Amino acid sequence: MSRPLYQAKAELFKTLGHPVRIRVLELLSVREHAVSGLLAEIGVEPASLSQQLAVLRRAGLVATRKEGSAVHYSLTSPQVSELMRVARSILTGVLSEQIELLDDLRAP
Amino acid sequence: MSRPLYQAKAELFKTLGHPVRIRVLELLSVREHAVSGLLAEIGVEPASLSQQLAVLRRAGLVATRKEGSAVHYSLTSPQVSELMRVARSILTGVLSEQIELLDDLRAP
DNA sequence: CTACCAATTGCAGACTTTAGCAATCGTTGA
DNA sequence: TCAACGATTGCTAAAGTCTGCAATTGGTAG
Repeated sequence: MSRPLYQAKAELFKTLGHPVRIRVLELLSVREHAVSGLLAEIGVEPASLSQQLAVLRRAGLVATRKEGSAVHYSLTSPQVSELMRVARSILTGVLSEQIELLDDLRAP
Repeated sequence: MSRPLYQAKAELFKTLGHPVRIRVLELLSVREHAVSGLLAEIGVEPASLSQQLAVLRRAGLVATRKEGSAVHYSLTSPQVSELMRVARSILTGVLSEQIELLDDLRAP
């Protein structure tokens, strides 16, 4: 292995650390989507979306399929959905703890 | 909820997107560690480690326990280990696909 | 061929993150 | 009280990331 695993992991997570990229991956978790579809759901500039899709492509997380002038994106690994699921469950835990803390401060 | 979930997720992943923070979380996945112990394992400047620990604290992923002049860190959620596990498994998938691609290029 | 649409690329400026150094805080032991 | 140690914070220069705009590619239709 050329690079230590923890560095590859950090890069993987860095790839996931952007709201548009998260939304894309969540949409692709459901099913394949064309760029035009992603664009309609997410509502950012086409150029911005392309940039973020390029990041996901470089990381090897998504694959493309051309159909006429449309490009369809899909996940390369179903485990990405699993990652999203675990992340959500961590968040609900962490956020509820933070809410408890706030409540404790509020209640004398 | 004040902020959409996908943004909170992106921030969670951003928090994980740093090699030192990954190493810390992997060490804490095994058991609680004192800062001095983390320092010995990871081998960065104390100030740098403190910075990264502060990031993890702010994100609510780790908790501290003081014992004399030493500070012990632990995970707030065991699911973080799960996240690391899934990430590793995605990486082995993605990396092996990239290696196959290289092989295909090499083989005529 | 020409015009058009979908998608991508290149680039400049604003913004964010990081590393390293010096300074600080809190605890322990002389 | 003072020095020493573990841990943290503040600060700044350097590196990296993001946004929006303009330009470009490739495919489709008139």
